[in-house]
Amino acid sequence: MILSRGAGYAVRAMIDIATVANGGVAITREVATRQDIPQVFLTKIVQRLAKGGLLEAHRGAYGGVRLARPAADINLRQIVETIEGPVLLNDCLIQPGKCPRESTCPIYDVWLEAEEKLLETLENCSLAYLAERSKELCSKHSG
Amino acid sequence: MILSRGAGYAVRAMIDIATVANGGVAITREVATRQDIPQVFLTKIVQRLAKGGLLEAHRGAYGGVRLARPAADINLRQIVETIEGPVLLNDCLIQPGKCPRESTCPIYDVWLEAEEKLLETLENCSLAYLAERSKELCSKHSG
DNA sequence: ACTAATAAGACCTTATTTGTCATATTATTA
DNA sequence: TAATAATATGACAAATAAGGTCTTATTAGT
Ligand code: SF4
Ligand code: SF4
Repeated sequence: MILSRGAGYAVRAMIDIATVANGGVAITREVATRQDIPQVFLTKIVQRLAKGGLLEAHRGAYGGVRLARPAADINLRQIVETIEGPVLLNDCLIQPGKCPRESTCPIYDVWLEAEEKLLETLENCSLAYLAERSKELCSKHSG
Repeated sequence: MILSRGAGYAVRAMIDIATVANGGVAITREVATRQDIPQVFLTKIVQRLAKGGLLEAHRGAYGGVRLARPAADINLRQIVETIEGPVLLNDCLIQPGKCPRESTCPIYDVWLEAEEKLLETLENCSLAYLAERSKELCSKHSG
């Protein structure tokens, strides 16, 4: 499997925060309960998301986390890469010149293209869309 | 990184076999030397490729491995999946219904689309193309 | 029989992921 | 200032997977 569990948790948490506490503050522990994510693990993920500039965290009473920017300005690629680091199909895509075979390697370009297609799809998916769609699906499912 | 080293070795080995021993038989140990792949590890990879129906292996003196079908009928996705198993962006893509949240999950479709784009690119890349391109690049580089 | 090759599987080492625990820090409120 | 409610941080542990080695069996040609 390509994505780590942490990345999946991160996306679900971001959607939860965007959906439930629209513009407001969410409490990590409650997100964990709602989304059925191991609590302490989620705090780690939230920390990374905060460090990565996707969330703002405030400590102390009445603290919590909120989106650092509008949901429309956050996309799936950003969330995934904040948790996983750069998504690379193969080593050589980190930096040209790393692999000694590169100049005669017929695969390099194919990896590159495949990776670009993948990332493009994730990039075109905004958190705003996901949150909206989540609401739709939930109301359809319960109604 | 998404691809395991084994998958990269597998692709390079397949190109080597397709290029050097066109239609004929290649010896695993020599492939390993040429491609700078740990020998014993490559035998494992070759075994998996043979089990997966991409290579034919013949034991005994004057044995070796050869492509089980024409290089044009082998594509990059097949090679990668023979080594890695199915390439899945997320757990839930293995079998619909596995994740209890699926019916209200807004992400499922996005994972699916991203995965399809990735696999499509690999599918469109045949071993014949890779072998051809490899020859081109090598002669260009040495000439 | 001898030799050259793959097949198979046990095994080991290391790295990563997933997760827990304990403790520190910060901000609010009374 | 003390109590409380929240995140921050870092050490740690367990589970899993990746990368690689070693040994032995099997097969086929000479
Ligand atoms: S051999 Fe080609 S695909 Fe493999 S690491 Fe080097 S450049 Fe990349
Ligand atoms: S929550 Fe959605 S994306 Fe995550 S495993 Fe379930 S269906 Fe898949």
